[in-house]
Amino acid sequence: MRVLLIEDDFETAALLKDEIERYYTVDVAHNGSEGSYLSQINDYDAMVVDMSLSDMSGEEICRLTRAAKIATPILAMTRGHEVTPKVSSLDSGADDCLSKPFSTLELLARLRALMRRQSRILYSTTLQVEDLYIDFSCKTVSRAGHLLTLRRKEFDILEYLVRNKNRVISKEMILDHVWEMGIEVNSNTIEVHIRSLRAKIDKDYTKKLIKTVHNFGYKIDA
Amino acid sequence: MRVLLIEDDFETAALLKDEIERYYTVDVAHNGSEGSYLSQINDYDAMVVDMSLSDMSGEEICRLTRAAKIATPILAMTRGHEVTPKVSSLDSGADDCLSKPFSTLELLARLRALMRRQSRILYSTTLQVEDLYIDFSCKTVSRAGHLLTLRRKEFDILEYLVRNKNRVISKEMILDHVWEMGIEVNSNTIEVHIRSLRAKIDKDYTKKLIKTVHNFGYKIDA
DNA sequence: TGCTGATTTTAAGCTTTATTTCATTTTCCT
DNA sequence: AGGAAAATGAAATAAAGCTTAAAATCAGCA
Repeated sequence: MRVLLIEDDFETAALLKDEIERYYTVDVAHNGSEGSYLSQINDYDAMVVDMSLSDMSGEEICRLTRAAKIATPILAMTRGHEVTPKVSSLDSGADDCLSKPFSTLELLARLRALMRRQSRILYSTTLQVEDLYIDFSCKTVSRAGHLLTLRRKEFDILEYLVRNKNRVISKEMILDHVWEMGIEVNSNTIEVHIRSLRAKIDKDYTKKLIKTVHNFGYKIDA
Repeated sequence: MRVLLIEDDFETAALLKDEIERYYTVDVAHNGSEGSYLSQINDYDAMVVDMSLSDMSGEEICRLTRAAKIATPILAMTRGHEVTPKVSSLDSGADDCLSKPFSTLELLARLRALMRRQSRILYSTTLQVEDLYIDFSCKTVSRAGHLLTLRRKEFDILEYLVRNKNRVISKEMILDHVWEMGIEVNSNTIEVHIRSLRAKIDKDYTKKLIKTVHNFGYKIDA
């Protein structure tokens, strides 16, 4: 799960990041335009947005995000306990709203709730390509009827490739999506994960699902 | 099982909370707007709502909840024995109605009934996996015919896992369902509870019910 | 209110499993 | 053929989970 945090106060941002990071992968933007940009180029599972930023209002970020047809749940942070900012943030497209000061516990609880609500609608419990099935509720994968046990990274990479079947996915993209932003692993790491994935889902079958596109990345054909 | 109690009289709220807490996890809201808000943010198995709140009528809460397409069963508490408040609460979306004063036994009985009615399969009074039987009404568990004594947290975790058998349940999810909102415990706490649960239900049997799915959570297979 | 036993949580060390890196070989493309 | 990219196998590192004991908290009762 990846969360985008938009907060221009550096100290608060660092604090919140630490907290959220204990459960999810976090990217931080220290101003509205950077945040808005990140929200459009990356695929987040939730956003936590300070409503009182200096360069752009939080409401504007919400509106821009929704205008771009991005349904990522947004948790708005407002100041004080008045009703007006709450209403205006919800009106501009936020899904939930939290007034400062708040406990990080509450923040995390609401984030969890938001993502839970979202996932129920967005994700079906299974995905399929050819004779390969991914079951998210069981966290299992089967090929030709045989159940396979994947490790976490293998599972995440496979899910990403399958969701983007017929498209070439570069190693950078895999890194961006599956690993936390800013984490440094050499590109061979992904090659190694792909190898172990292949050993499980492709080794015993003539029809290979994961194709290497030299110089570009990997691809799964439907 | 998580129940939301909305009651603005602090003393009554504390009393009812204690009672309900003996069987379920309880969140309390001391006014209508907070309650309505929580009902939309969290995923409760039932709500107990005082119809005569100061800031917002109970009927309004029911209507708001239903308008948000939330089907959580609502038990309305009305004052006195007149028919009008009963009718109006049921009309606004409550599923059952209880007039004050009432015995806590009756409250609990009705709560059980409501949750059971919600889905016959999901909320029946007993559940079974392999040779393990759980009886919710008397909070007992038996394996291979032997009665076991589980502690509260063990029971709640087991219940949650069994209700979701065949699905992998993350520690996060367990935390969300078994602990009340705003409580922070580290993930090791769950590992410890799982361990004591296993000592009771799995230790003496070859067929282990609770499986660890590394990096994803725990699972009980049917 | 303070005591007692039971339950729940935390902490620390240990075990198992997953992930990353490294050194090397193979494959691909011009 | 030669250089870059990808694949491979093994080893090193890191993370997740388990276990045990001890500390903290809670509930019931004098």
